[in-house]
Amino acid sequence: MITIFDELKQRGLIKDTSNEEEVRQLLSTPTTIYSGFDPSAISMHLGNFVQISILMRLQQAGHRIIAVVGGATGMIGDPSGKSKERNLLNQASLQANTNAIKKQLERYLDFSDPKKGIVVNNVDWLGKLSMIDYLRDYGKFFPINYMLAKDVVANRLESGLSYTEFSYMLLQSIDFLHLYQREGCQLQFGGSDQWGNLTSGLELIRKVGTSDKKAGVFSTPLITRNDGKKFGKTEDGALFLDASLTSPYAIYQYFYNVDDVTALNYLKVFSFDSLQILKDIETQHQANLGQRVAQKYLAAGIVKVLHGEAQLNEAKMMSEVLFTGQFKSLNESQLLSVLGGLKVNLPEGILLEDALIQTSAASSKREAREFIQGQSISINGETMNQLSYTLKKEQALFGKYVVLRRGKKLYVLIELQS
RNA sequence: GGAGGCUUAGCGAAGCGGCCAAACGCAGCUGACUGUAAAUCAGUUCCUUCGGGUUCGGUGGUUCGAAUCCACCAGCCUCCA
Repeated sequence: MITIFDELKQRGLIKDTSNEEEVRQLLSTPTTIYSGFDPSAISMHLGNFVQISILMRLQQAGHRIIAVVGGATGMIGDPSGKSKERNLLNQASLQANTNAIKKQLERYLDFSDPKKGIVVNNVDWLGKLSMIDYLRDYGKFFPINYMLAKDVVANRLESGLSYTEFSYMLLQSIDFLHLYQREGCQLQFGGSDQWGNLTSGLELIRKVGTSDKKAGVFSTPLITRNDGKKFGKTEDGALFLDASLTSPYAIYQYFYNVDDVTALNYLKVFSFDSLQILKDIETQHQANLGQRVAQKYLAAGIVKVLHGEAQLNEAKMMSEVLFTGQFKSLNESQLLSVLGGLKVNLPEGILLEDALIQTSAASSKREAREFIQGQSISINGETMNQLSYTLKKEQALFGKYVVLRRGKKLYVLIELQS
């Protein structure tokens, strides 16, 4: 039986460690470990999910986990990984984001028993801190030259960095110290862009030195794609965990489309199956090149964890139907369940050109015409290259639906309104 | 405080009075091939009522005509103090 630390390492989930032996030691018996999540958007995306999944693994391995939602730090803005000063979020959207993110964390992590794990909001302690206390109790431990030497700060000296963002590091450090003292939390981890913040927290704990209990941190590598594309990005932006922002089908397709090398790496990162099972998958994949064994397994695994079995089956069915072009054989409710998530209402008699723009399948008329003339558009499975074509109920499925396809992978279901 | 240079489409980078809606590379999109992959090949990438309209850091000017010349402003870079 390998330890959770080594398992994470073998899965390629650990980049840097404050002191590898020490962290391995700490994780060899049940302990408390935390990671933070910024409420900078209404939903977390697949990049955040890597962190969440590590918490899930740690929790399954018997550790107590703490998920910190950055209600306070979110008000400041983390300069890490950013080339420009961020705009501050207003209170209302910050509050909405914080709540939404808490909900999402609760979906994947077990907070039923505080012994297993808790979610906390750092505004609970940072919010109460007075300016003077902040400067006396914490600021004193941060030499300016130490802070300036951090990559995060150094990289921004040219382009500019406000005092506000400069202070971010201290706030995250205070978080760690707080959890260390109150919750006996000795470990923190975060993305590799967080390295500066992670180590400064460690530094603070060391200096304040209220107990001799060890503390450690580790960072996770940036997950990338083998073909150089950014992880978790589609043309429309990030892949979100919220099903209403990114459909389970879109997630399924995203992973299904990944190249071979990436798929095998991602399996280690995202799958909760043992490394032994993954090894078998790899063997099967290599033996049946072209079957996309790894991609299928990967996509199914992720959608199942993210959205559950029912959503997975639907995503699979949609993929099956869409890529064999059999949607004409579906009945109305099946059609809706397959494409309902992509439905748009348009008036009957609309010009195909305009329909493409209305559905965002094309960004301008010029482009719409280019697609039509380039045989890229199909209506209910038939290629349509007439510019003058209008969408009518007579040709629609069940008297009102038109399945519009652009290229190979972009589908829209249009419901005609008279 | 002084001297010089730079700023072109998503990015990189040509163009230096008309032939410029602007070469080329990357990236994106579409088609062919394929494994819903990669590689490769082809097309395409400001908007349009297809007449034209709006672009080359910003604002004014010179000119029949400006991305190209001039003035001012802003940002970035190098050197001197």
